[in-house]
Amino acid sequence: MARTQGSHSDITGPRIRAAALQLFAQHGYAAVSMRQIASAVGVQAGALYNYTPDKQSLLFSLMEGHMTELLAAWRAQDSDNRGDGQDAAGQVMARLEAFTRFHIRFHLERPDAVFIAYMELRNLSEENFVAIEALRREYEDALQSILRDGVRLGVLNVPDPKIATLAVIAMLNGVMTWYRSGGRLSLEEVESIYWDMVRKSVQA
Amino acid sequence: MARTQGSHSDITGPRIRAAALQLFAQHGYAAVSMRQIASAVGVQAGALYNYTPDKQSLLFSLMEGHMTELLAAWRAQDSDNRGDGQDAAGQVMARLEAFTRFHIRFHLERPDAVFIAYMELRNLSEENFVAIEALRREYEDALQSILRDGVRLGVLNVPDPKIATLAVIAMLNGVMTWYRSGGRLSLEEVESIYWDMVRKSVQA
DNA sequence: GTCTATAGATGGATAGAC
DNA sequence: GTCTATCCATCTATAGAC
Repeated sequence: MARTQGSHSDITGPRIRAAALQLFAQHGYAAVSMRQIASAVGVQAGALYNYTPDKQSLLFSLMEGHMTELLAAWRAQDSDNRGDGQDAAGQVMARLEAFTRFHIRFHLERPDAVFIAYMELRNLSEENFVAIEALRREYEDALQSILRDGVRLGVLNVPDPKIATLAVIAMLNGVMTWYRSGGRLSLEEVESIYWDMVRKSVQA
Repeated sequence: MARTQGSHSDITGPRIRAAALQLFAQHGYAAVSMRQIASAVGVQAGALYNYTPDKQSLLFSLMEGHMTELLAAWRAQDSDNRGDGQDAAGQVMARLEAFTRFHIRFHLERPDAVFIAYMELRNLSEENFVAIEALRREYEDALQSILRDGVRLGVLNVPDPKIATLAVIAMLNGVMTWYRSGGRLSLEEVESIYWDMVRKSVQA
């Protein structure tokens, strides 16, 4: 199906984003050329500039979109999980388990975006870096507030809530390095294994 | 001190490696040019090729050197820590604590090498990638064997030793993302905080 | 062992036709 | 909105003088 000159599509924009996401994740931002992205989409390099002012903006847009989506998804789920009749201590543990399972599931569903979001920070311009870091901080704060609540209620015991937050997220992120769907363990099993370790690592 | 033509130094090789290490860590392998490395050393780009056949070999050499050094350092320390008169269960916990503290200390002392060793895997040629992965596997096996011993002796309880190994290493690697010497916490305090979480996360 | 110079390829981004 | 064509910068790697 040869592509004729002047043909176009309303979804070229999303297709460019999808191709860039995959290529940046696989080879790294600096190693991917605009020509490669265009080739994956089936257009010429010049056409990309109808959708992004430059390569840097494309990277930033992908990372910002991912982080915004992550935050929105967690907030939607967390508000659903509140006020379900448990006592305060039970609710903290429920929220912590929900966070653990949410984080694993959300990240495993978007391996390319996750990979980029923490591998390509150094390729962001300074102002773009600041914006992404602020979003990341917001997400970390979500977990940190759960841990603080747990400590206050005496159901959790962590030496330092900030470090515990980063340690838990780092542990959960580790799942990205080895999990492949269709492997030995189901997603449910993986979630449970990590929840077991997270729970024990912060419990009183 | 202008550099005159024909001048040279026996330590140009190590200086090239040091400059490449720093630049690769800061900007990424693909984003760093041979000219940048040469400039940091104070030579012209052509001179680099007296020390490395090409850019790829330079990257591989840095990563291989780091992984080899890591393995050798752990093995030296682990053999020192054996047979010190404790019972088997106590010795497993001592080895696990030693691994935790060793990993944090070794990695925090070499942030650039660590960063490269797991960020630039995708920029290795296929055969170089296989070689580095084998070294990484060897290191993971060192921790995994400790966990297996602990499970066998009933002093540890992990749902899956392989996953627990990767989860613990991922958690410990997280320290790289935030620790800065001279900050709020001393290295000793950081080690203790992480050891507390590691111990609890795998204990029976 | 380092230099200068350059070959040869590839990069980001733009101009103008259709 | 996409194309072709191109500008100009930059890259890796090599050749040959000193």
